[in-house]
Amino acid sequence: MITLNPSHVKILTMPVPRNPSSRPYHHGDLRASLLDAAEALLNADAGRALTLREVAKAAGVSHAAPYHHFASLTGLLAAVAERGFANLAAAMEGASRADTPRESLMAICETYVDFARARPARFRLMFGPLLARKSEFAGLQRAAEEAFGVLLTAATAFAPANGPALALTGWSLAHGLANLVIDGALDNLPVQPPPIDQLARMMARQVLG
Amino acid sequence: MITLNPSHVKILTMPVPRNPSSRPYHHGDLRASLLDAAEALLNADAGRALTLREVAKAAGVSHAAPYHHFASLTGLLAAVAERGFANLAAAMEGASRADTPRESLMAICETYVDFARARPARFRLMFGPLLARKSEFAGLQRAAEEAFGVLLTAATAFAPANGPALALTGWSLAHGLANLVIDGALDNLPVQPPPIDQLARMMARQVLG
DNA sequence: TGTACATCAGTGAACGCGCGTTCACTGATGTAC
DNA sequence: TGTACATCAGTGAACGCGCGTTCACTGATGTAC
Repeated sequence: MITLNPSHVKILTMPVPRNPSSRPYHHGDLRASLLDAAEALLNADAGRALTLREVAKAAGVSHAAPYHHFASLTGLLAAVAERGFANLAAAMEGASRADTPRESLMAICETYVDFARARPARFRLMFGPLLARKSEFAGLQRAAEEAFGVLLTAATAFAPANGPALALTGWSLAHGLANLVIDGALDNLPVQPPPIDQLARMMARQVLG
Repeated sequence: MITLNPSHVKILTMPVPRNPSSRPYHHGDLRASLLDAAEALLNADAGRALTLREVAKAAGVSHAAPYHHFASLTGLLAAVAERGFANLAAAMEGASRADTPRESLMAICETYVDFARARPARFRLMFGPLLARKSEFAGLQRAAEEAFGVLLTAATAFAPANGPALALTGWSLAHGLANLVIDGALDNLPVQPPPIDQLARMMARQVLG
């Protein structure tokens, strides 16, 4: 037997939240929901530039609501980029746990390119105009450094005297390939390139000897 | 002694053109002027996205005028990108005339990165969303292929059995470094990188042995 | 050479649109007593 | 436990803005005769 007191009735007559997975009013964690929504939008349409209004709409709130959690659209985008770098660092960290330093470096390069290919729009955002302003966004700066740190550690393990130079070369190689692939630069080329998912390792091999 | 007939007077009393270097009415070569104006804008502010209206304004014409020369903003941007690839191909071609194939490849990489650093906004436009649609823009497609062709030729001269793979590696390397540099990814790094204008050669050396 | 006329390449007003941001507001939540 | 009240986190209307594109137009240019 269930008895209803007035507060229960009140709950039952509350307006249905727009997004069923979120609480109706004081949202709980709208900040995280907004970041999720932004990533989902990036994921759904690689060509689109994110707008505050569509992110809010996708999160099921009015377009003014985000301003309680982010100072501006730029702040929101910086938070998305920060999360992206944290994800990238984690993926690279996982790849770096290989048997040999050489294999670690190759796996990191492969992971980097896979990361970009899996979510091109997020990757572009991470390396977009915000990155040049990373000093304004401490978390973004920290996350980006952490990702580079994984590569630097692996490069130093392979070539103790030459870690930084090798890390920069590996980063350039992976970053260039990632961008060329997601931007379609390698499509319709006069030469037939090897399968894209083998390119990163092939190139890393060329550098590591 | 100069005599003025009525048509001279008419010329003299014409409204002053907004852009002194262009003819006042039937413009002569508004198409080229628009491309020049677009490049000047890209050059002046690397962060800005080009708009049809500001390009037209910079060229000294009304914002409807470009539609007599380009089907849309996209068409104009594609023409700018095409010119960019033509310039890049010419610069790489010049660099490739070195004494040895090895030196040619290193000079091409260096030139590529310098090209991006000199005009980052134009470089970003060239590899922006338009590139994935290059099949819609024959000129753009052709110019991009020509640039790659220069690199491919040099790579084949160095490694006859392995030209395409080496060209792709070199392209990735130069492209990645170029992007990292112009996007500010290498600023405030935990390691002190070598001077940027030496990086391209250093890295090419690492690949070529 | 002059004239009539079609075509070309501009103009400026107008269209509808979506944007980031601000604002006064309101209802839910948390806290002190 | 109940009550008063400050604070928090939403809402929806409104702001001004610049955008790409269209349109009817107009004056210059080029051509046929």
